[in-house]
Amino acid sequence: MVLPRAARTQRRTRIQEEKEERILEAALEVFSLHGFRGATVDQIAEVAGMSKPNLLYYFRTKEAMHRALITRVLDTWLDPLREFDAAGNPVSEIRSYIRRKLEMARDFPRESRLFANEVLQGAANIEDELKGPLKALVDEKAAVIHAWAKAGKIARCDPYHLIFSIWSTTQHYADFDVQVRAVLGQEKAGDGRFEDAARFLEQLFINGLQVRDAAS
Amino acid sequence: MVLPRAARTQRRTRIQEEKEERILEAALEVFSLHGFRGATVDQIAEVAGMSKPNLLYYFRTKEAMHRALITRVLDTWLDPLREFDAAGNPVSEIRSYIRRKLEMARDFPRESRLFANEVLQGAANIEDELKGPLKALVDEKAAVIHAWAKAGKIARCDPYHLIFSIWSTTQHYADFDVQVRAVLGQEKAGDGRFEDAARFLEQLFINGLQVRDAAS
DNA sequence: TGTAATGTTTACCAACCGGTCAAATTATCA
DNA sequence: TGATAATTTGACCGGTTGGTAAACATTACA
Repeated sequence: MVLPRAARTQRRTRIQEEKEERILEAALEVFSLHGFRGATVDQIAEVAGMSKPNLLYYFRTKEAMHRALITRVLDTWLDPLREFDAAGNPVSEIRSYIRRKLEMARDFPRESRLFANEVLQGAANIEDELKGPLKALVDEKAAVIHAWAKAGKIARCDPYHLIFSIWSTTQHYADFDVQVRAVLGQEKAGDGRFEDAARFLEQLFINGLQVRDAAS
Repeated sequence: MVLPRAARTQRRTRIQEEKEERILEAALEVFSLHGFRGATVDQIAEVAGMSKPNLLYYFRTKEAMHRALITRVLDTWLDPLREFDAAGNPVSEIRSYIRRKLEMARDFPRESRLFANEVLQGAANIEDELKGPLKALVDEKAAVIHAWAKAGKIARCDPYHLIFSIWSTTQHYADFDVQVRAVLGQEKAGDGRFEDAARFLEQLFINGLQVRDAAS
């Protein structure tokens, strides 16, 4: 009998795990490049190296596939922010947060583009995630930054916009990779731009957040 | 006789100008929200308030429409960078560049998203624009920044990554608007986030680019 | 006003879209 | 090994897609 995926309660087969893995990998490739509406199931099936009906045996709809992909990737994507440590040294915490985010942009650009596409196109499928878990996490870390500023360990600044600016500057190297390469003229080059970016961003943020003079 | 658009040599009719205007406006709305592949001609026609064949009378293909839109918008979009003045005061030039870019993110978010979508999805249609005019303009302004740094007017830094970071931080408020609002919890609010962002970014960049000590 | 060029609409098409179905194949395990 | 369940496939479906053909309406202008 053909059981609908949702109805399966037994533990997953080896084949199931392998195929679902291959499908999600292919889906990441295609969704991250074309967005949800622009991606086609045929295309994902081709990248995954299987027939469309076979793919739809594992994920019954395109949307189910997209949902599974988002949920799986979101956790990993937020890890760097979770590691942000209230007990640590402010400057080195911010520095290593920037470095981690930049490494993710370098090593997982498709994941970054997946979210970028999603948010850019209205984020209808992840709005709850944004307003729930994401907001909660940012609120928590913003409070930490605020406390640091109040204690005079870093310059007074809006912690939310600080986080936004770290997100945007680092993810820029994944999401706008084509533009960055075009401007730098490094089409065939390696990852030099990431090291340059790391140097620049650390300088900018560390320097920019240093306490200037004890005003008020 | 029905002349193909490309073959028309006479000056444009009043109707032509009006309709093409309406179409490009509608195309901006739809392309910026769904990307090229995700947008449909029917949708654009509906937003423009005309029938699909009527729309296709003015732009014979979806791609032609997209091209026309990109070319038209790109110029405006680069204006802030063009205004960047080598003769001016470095700090105030950078400050007002940030402000202008932020104003554009606030006032023309669709234009920003159009490019974001385009670049994100590989930029196949604007690769030449990026490697040509854009690169040339950035090279020029990077040289100016480099000269400022060499003269000790601002901190030594990689001018390309400085420009990237200004682009990314400011455009973030247009491209990732949904996320920004979700995190700030300002769904119904006005433009307060832009003023906060302006304050924060000016502080970050001005402070971050200030000459610290005369090393080397 | 007449008429030729321009503009608009209805009906339509082939290709592609997400998804289904039943038959065929393969894996599992008593 | 055999039977049962899991997997894979090719053929297919209704709806949507970008785009066309041709009849019809409107405008510009001599």
